Amino acid sequence: MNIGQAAKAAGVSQRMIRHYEGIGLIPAPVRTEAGYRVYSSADVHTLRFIGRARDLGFPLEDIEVLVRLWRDRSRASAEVKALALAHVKGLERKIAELQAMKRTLEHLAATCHGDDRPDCPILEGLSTGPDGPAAIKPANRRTVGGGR
Amino acid sequence: MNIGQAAKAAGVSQRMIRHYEGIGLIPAPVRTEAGYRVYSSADVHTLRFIGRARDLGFPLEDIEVLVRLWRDRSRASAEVKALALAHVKGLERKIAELQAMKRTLEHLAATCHGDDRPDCPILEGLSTGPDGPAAIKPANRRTVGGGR
DNA sequence: TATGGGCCTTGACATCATGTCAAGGTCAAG
DNA sequence: CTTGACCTTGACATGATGTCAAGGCCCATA
Repeated sequence: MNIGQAAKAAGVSQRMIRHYEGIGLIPAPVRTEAGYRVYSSADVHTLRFIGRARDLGFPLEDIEVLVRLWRDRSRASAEVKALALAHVKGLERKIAELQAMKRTLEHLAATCHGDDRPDCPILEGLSTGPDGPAAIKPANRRTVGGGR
Repeated sequence: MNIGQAAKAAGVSQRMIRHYEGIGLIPAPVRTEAGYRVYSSADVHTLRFIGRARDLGFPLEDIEVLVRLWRDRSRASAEVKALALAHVKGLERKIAELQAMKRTLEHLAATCHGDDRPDCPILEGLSTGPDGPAAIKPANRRTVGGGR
C-alpha cells in the first residue's frame, strides 16, 4: 500500500505520516525501488491508533509512550492509566482557564449595551483592570490563549 | 522609559513589545541617539491593554481591532460587543471539545483497573474504536489538541 | 510509443505567540 | 577605565499541521 492509500485508510494525512516517521514515532517503512513508501495493514492500524490518541488530545510525546505500551504485551495497565489521568488533569486545567476567560468576558459584555453609543464597559475593563487576581493566569499566555 | 521598565510596568515581556512593534500592533517608538526605544506612560497603558486582552484569550489580530476601537472615541459599542461575543463563542467551542476529550478519556480510564496486569481498556479503546461519531471532531486536530 | 494525469519524493515556508540565546553596542557607577 | 546591567538585532525553537514547488514514477489510453 502506498502512502496515499494508507493515509486514507488510517484517517491521517500523508504529511503527518511522513512527519511521524521523521520524528521516529513510527519506523521507516520498506520502500519500492523507486523510493515509494510501502505500508502494511499493521502499519495502518498503528496510524489509526495514533490518530485516535491525537483526537483525545494527547501530545505526540505521550503517544510515543502509549504506542510502546500498546505493543508491549507485558505492560502494567497502571502506567497507561497514569498517563491518561495526567492528561485528564491537563485538560481540566485548560478547561478551567478557558472558562475563566469566558466568565470574565461575559461579565464585561453583559453591562455593554452594544448599540451606536461609544460607551463601552468592555474596553473600559480592558483599559482599567483587572490588575488584581481576576483570572487564573497561565504561567505562559500561549498555553491556552488566542485562536477562534 | 526604556523597554525593560516599560515591560515591567505593563506586565508584558520585552520580547513581545518588540514583536508587537514588528507586526505593527503598536507604533515604533521614539529612539535615543544610541537607538534605545523610549516609551511614554501612554505607551505603557496601551501595552497593559494588550496584555489584558491576551489574558482573555483574544488573538493579536482581534486585539489590533480592539486597540483601534479603544482609541476611537466615536466607536459604536456594538462593534466591541460583537467581537467579544464572537470570542466567547470560540471559547465555548474549545471548551466543548476539551470536555468531550475528557469525558471519553474518563470513561476509558474508569474501566481500567490500573494495576500490574497488562489488561487495559484504554489501549483497547484507542486500538479498536471509536470510528463512529464518538467525539466532536475538530476540523483540524491542531485547533485544540495536544499540550500539557 | 508517446503523452498526460495522478501518484510519489524531498524540502521549504507558514501558522501563532512566545522563549531563549548569541554577539555586540551603551550607559552609569565605582 | 572597568564592570555589570541594560539595550540592540537576528536567529532558532516550540507543536502539529497545512501547503506549495520542483521533480521523478507509473499506468492507461490514444
